[in-house]
Amino acid sequence: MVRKPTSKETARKPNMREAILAAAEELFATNGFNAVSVRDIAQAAGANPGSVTYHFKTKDGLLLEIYRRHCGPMNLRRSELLAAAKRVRDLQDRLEAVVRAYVAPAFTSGSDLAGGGARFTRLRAVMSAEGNEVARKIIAQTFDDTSHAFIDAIHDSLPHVPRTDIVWRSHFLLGALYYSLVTPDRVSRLSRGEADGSDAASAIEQLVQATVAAFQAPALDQAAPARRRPVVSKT
Amino acid sequence: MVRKPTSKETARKPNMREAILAAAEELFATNGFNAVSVRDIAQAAGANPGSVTYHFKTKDGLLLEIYRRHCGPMNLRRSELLAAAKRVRDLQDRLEAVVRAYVAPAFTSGSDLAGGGARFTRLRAVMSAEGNEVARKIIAQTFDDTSHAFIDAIHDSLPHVPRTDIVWRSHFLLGALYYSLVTPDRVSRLSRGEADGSDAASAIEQLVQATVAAFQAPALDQAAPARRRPVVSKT
DNA sequence: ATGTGATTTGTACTATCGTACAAAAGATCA
DNA sequence: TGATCTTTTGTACGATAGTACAAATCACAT
Repeated sequence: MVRKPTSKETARKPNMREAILAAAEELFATNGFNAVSVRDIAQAAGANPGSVTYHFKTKDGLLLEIYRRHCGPMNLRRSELLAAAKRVRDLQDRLEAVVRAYVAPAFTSGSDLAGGGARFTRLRAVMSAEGNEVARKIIAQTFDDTSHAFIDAIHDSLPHVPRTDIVWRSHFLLGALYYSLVTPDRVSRLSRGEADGSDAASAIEQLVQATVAAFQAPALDQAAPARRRPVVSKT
Repeated sequence: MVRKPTSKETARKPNMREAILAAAEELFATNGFNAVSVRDIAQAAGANPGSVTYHFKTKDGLLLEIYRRHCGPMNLRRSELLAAAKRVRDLQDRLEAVVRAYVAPAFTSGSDLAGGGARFTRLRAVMSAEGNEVARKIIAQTFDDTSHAFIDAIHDSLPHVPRTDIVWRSHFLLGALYYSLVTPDRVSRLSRGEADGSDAASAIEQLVQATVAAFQAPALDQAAPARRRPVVSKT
């Protein structure tokens, strides 16, 4: 009800609304929610502070709209990739495909915006760390279904690992994923320039490889009392 | 130069300063830096807002003092545990010991305060997510040495894995560690109550187990072109 | 051209922020 | 006890926060 594209062209506006959303997304993802003022956002978007109020009513409303904009497409993309991954026959390959289906959309585009996936994922990481109420509500009711679907798919590939362990390890995966987007420069620094933490392709491959191995680790119950067998040959 | 314990007893004050530090630590770690006001901290500590200014001059100064309080002891503890871990002969066991030496102090006490390790680690996670300037400076110059020491130790146990991969995987470890402390309830929720995300012992064991396996994953270079061998038996 | 609804601007209000500072209270020792 | 130093309190100030709202401007169908 906001736009009436009844003109000859359907979309050709400067679209201040979109500019504000993009600016807010970037600023929130970089500095956190409370560190960014509405005036900061307006200035970055080349808009007037009052314009933010007009389009989104409140600052929380702006954050809410950012989530609404991304959650659908990203979950859809993940579902598609997950469905494809589940059709892989080989168990080992299927596990990797499932993990990749979870990881890839978080780094690459998750919506119509170019490269918005990484930015939005970083935003989620920051909001999660800040304990933001608005974000927590949406996350729980939007991503838990997807998370369960992935956990089930992984469990199918690893029937001998208890579901509890799968949950822990998928939690670690998300944490690693978040952190890779939050402080990619740390990877560059610690590797003394040999690795580029900002390179999405590297991050995805490294994360998939490491996580698949983590999921394949022996179950915790049998590992503690019994002596676990070596998982990698020594040469 | 602040205290003069020349009395008969050396320490028996209500010590408002400590109360402020503890309250600030808790509030910052839960809500982020900018979401917490000096007045919030003072109220939680049962102190007067002016008292915070007196002891720490500025809000940044308060954060700085929290870091100063914890960094030393936690790094010391890690160094001790790392030194002990390096003496383990068996390569597999040594790797696990090294990882445990890195993980354990982050969850348990890292200083004189009871359970302060987890709280401080969570604080670091949140500050990292918010891109806090004060925190970033201290972190880089305080923890990078320790991180390098652990990376080297892990590399010694896994000579066939390139150092770059070790860096990535240790980065994932830290991310998983942070996230486990930031949103432990997510583990409880996704496991439908079967696991307790707040249980430090479980978190440590799960994290060590998963991370050791991740470190032991084949190197990325040789994994992509060549067909990797199965790491886990199918039954 | 003109009227109408959507959008943008400018400004103002109230609340709260970090911080400063003087006065009060408490502790310590000759 | 009285002098001196440390700590706590109370209050105030300027800056900035989120938001509201009327006026100005724009887009466009008639």
